[in-house]
Amino acid sequence: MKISQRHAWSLTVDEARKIQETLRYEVITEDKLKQPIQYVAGVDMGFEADGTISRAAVAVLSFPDLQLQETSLARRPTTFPYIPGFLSFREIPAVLDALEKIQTIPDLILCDGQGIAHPRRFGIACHLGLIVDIPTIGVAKSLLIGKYEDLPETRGSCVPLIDKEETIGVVLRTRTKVKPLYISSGHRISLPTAIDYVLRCTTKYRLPETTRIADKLASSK
DNA sequence: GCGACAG
DNA sequence: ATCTTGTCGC
Repeated sequence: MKISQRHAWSLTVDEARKIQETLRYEVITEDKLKQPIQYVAGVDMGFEADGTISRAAVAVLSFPDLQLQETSLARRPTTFPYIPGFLSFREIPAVLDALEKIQTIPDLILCDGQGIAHPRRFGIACHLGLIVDIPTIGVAKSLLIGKYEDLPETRGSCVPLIDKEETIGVVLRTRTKVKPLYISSGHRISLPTAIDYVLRCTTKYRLPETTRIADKLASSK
């Protein structure tokens, strides 16, 4: 797929913060999805040589049957350090390389990391969604910000994730008695709809099939 | 100033 | 993220 860059990637942390403060107002948290959803993609990262090389993997699955349709892998030098709150500036360049090679344009992308559940409401899922103009969901394995109450241990239960009186996402149990995931809107999707798709992409494991497969590609080779 | 801190 | 074997629990 074709991708039009929106800004440079060799940035200082201050410049990155300004970009977040600017682009955050373009994020849409209402449902603007193509109907029906035919393809769902998962994105994941891996690193080599002490983190100096970034590896991005994309897995496109058919929906709702979740059959593997296409995969893509890209490598490039890492140019931005890992700083909590600025993950997208480290990972997105390689992700765009991998997405450019994809033939099957996904209707929805599940990202590894937060959506608006972010200090400036602009996590990696929002950033990627804006750049490629495809609906995205933030699916994180751990907490960045926010507070929440304990949730039931059965699959499907969830509680709101709150920051400064605002609901920024949910903590969702995708598998009974297993550590929950942190879900938030990325771009062009509402929270209830995001929860629905995450559950529909999750079968017998904690992680959605999309990210599980991308995960394998990114870490195996 | 002191902790917390996606991957 | 990554370095790494066996082991505990459902």
